[in-house]
Amino acid sequence: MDSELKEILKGIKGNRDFYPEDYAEYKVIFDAMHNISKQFGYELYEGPILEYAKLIEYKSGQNLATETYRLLDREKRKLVLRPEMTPSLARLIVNQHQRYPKPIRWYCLPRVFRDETPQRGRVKEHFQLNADIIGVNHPAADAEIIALTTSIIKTAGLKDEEFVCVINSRELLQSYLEFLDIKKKEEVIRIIDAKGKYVQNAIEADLIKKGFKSSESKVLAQQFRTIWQQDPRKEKNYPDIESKSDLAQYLDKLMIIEEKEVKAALESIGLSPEQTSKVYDFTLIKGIPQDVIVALKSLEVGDRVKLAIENMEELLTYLESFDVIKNCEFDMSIARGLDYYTGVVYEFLDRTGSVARAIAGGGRYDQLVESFGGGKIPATGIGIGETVLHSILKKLNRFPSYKHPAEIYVAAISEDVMPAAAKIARDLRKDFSVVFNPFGWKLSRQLEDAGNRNIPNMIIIGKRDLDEDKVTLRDMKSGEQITVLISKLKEELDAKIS
RNA sequence: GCCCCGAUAGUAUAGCGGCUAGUAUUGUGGAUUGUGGCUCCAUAGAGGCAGGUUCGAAUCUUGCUCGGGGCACCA
Repeated sequence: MDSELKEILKGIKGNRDFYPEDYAEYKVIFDAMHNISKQFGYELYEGPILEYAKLIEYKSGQNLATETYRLLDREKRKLVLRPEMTPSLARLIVNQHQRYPKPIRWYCLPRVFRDETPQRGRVKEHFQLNADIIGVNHPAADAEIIALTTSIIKTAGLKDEEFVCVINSRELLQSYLEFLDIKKKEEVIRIIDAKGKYVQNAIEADLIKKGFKSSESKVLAQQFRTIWQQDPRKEKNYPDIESKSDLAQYLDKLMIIEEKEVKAALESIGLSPEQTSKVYDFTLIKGIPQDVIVALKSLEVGDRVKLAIENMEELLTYLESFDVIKNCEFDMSIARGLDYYTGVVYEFLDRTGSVARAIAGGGRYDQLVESFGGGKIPATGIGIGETVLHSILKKLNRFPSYKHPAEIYVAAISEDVMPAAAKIARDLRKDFSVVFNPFGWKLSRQLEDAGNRNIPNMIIIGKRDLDEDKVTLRDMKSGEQITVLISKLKEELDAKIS
């Protein structure tokens, strides 16, 4: 084979092929997304895969811009393959929102592209459900998006205890930092966001000191951090580290290590010891929403912070009404999207230990539309990628085994009954999924064919039966056969296929 | 962008310096003209790409490509 062609046939890195068996798995997720969005009364829209590069550059950060697929059209205009849907949605809204009564509830299942290195739960091209409520800044809108997402994740196959929605408020975080008179808010948020990493780095450094190889230390420290974060303070299944060294000691010390490292980082950017300690204590507040609200209320804070706390409390009441409170936690250390979001932010995390990445993430972005010149239009929304969810469900073995779509295989025994067989197939297709074999194959071969494809029922059409206006209906699994009048065929099949 | 592991027919694999590349399964055609999934026969199909070492490379080596995992980054 031509060598160049051979390379080409491998396909483009990080871009996927979906063979029917593969697609069937993704379809479970897609169906959940479409069905639940519809259940919630969201309207389907779509946009172009190509956008002007400037549309993305306007709002998304530099990093996103560099990892976007870029191309030029004939006029040498800079275009991109859309890396996310929100800019396109904002464009649609800016252009024509006056046509639509508010709030707008729209959803979309676009294929989006990012030219970045693939790893678990991340490829260069994926489907990402976007659901947004535009035109109200009511906390119930955020709660509804969370309820919608919860429902999609559960319908796709995860159980309540296998995922969690962690919620924070950028408003609250920022106003608290302001209350503490901290200027470098962005840097503080960045440090808080990377808390786990400080622990990991400390463990890694210590392992190297104890004589572990650098690459080994990295892996062990990573495992340790992951388990610890998913299951803090509980003693379970820590990796082999214990047998390899006296690392079991870390179990008790992780909280202390984290505190020490994070505080050092905070002080290194100029916070006073008092500020540092208040910020750190604040980030420790997390858990079930009711408890967090109580903890927040006991803090000594200013009016703006109080207002933000009240907003969180209001959100809580809607989460209760929508019956998703059991799936939610408040966590003051979640930062997300440094400059994009304006209010509540949330992300859905895996609790089964399968994938460290977020299943979905979203938040309130009240200024995005305005920044495109569209007037003050508040909005909140979520993006749910299909890859992380698929990867978790796959690991948990939740996908049903592949089934051929056809329920019925219509076999003609000889060429002379072909027209009659074709008519029967045509009629049956009004109610069923039907494979018709018009190729003049011998019956034995058609039986084998239907068997190979696991099609459960076969209708055998031959001259003998046909002379009496009958056909043979065979159950492929049991091998049982009956002859039925053509006029009774649908009735008979309805009973078998429910 | 960086680091680790990997790559042999569609799939799963064997060989690890002597290849005419083996096996299983799948595909195609047939044995079997109204009853399959068994069996038998025939047939098709492979060392990711490019270079180096060597008398000789699937095997050793370098770069690239693709796949898996991680870092950084990010939704």
